[in-house]
Amino acid sequence: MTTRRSELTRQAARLFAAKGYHGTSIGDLAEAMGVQKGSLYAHISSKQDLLYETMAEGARAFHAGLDAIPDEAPATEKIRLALRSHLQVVADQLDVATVFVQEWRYLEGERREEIVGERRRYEERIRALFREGRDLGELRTDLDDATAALLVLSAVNWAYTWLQRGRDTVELADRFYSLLVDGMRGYATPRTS
Amino acid sequence: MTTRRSELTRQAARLFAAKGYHGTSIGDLAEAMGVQKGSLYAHISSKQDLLYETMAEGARAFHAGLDAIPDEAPATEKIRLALRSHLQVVADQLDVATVFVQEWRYLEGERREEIVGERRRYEERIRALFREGRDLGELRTDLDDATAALLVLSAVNWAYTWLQRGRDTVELADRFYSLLVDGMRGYATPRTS
DNA sequence: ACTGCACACCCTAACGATCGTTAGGGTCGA
DNA sequence: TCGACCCTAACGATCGTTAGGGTGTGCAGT
Repeated sequence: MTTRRSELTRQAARLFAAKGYHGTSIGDLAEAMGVQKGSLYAHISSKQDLLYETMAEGARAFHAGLDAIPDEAPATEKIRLALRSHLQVVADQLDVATVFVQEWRYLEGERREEIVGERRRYEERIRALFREGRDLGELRTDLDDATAALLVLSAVNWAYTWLQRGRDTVELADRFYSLLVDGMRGYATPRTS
Repeated sequence: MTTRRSELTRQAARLFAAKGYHGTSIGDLAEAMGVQKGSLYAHISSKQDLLYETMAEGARAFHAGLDAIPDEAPATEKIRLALRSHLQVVADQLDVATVFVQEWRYLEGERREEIVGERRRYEERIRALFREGRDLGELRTDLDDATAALLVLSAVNWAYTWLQRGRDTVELADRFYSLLVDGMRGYATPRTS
């Protein structure tokens, strides 16, 4: 059942992504719902609610992607899957991902701290993959895991600006993986599919 | 001579970076200038002016960085210098770079098209470096220059979120370069300083 | 040296519009 | 009869912008 409430959060994500949190008025949201603006307050208690829920959904989706990566896989394989997962989340929920990445600073109060914490936790999980890859000898021993994670996270955090639904996201993720792990100079080790 | 006008654009960049364009009011700007809000209109004719000027300054700075790269250098060296240059601009003009990267969509009218065009031109210049590197045999022959440029531009476009003045930006740029060109798996070819 | 005047700069006060939010009441199906 | 849903009407606040008037400083002409 698609409730009216969830439809509202969907529209909120869409408009916040397109015009920004401060650039989207309650009136805009009401118009998108085909309703008078006062009527929205039967569903929410403030505009901030909608921002928070979009952010929380983003955090959930990104973490869930990492959760699906098998523990026993080699670190480099985990990194490849993490890249796929992240880009897939962005492609599948472009609005949510866009808001998650660039509107978090408009969250207020402790909800903001909560989301910032989720972000940091996610980054730490990525960084751990590189640490693991280096310590297990899959990646070069002089690898700085902080710099490596920074590079990868930067790359994918920007993805919302150019990713489009329908493109082959998985293949793009693997291309990124190949460039990052094997480099642009040397030849890639051939991979299966 | 530091005019009152240029002080205003500086403050605008600072506030737009910190709170966003729509999150910054004319009143905020006036307060930062120690002045009544109506007084600002002796210097500008609209709030959009300030946004546009910040964006134009950003475009100018990024392009100027690339202009300083010698034509006769090897393509890989140009890429390294481009990375340095970009991160240096971000570090030196953090506010301007931040606004340039994330507030451009609030520009209206043809000024928006102008800035978007400058952005695209910049991206094309980066992409040309990878094309050159591949065609001249410095980079792997199967390199997709579009993907490579996307990866690098994504990485540096995110830089404003974590770069801090005072950090050794040049060294960080070179580390990124090493990871990207030599990869995370293989060993880097030793380089001079 | 004195005057006059342009100019940069700032003020107060208000404008119409729009903002997020609230109050109170109405309609409909389960 | 309850709950989900929507309405109209208004609230106080804040928004970007304008109008009109007031300083002071420095430079021109005499």
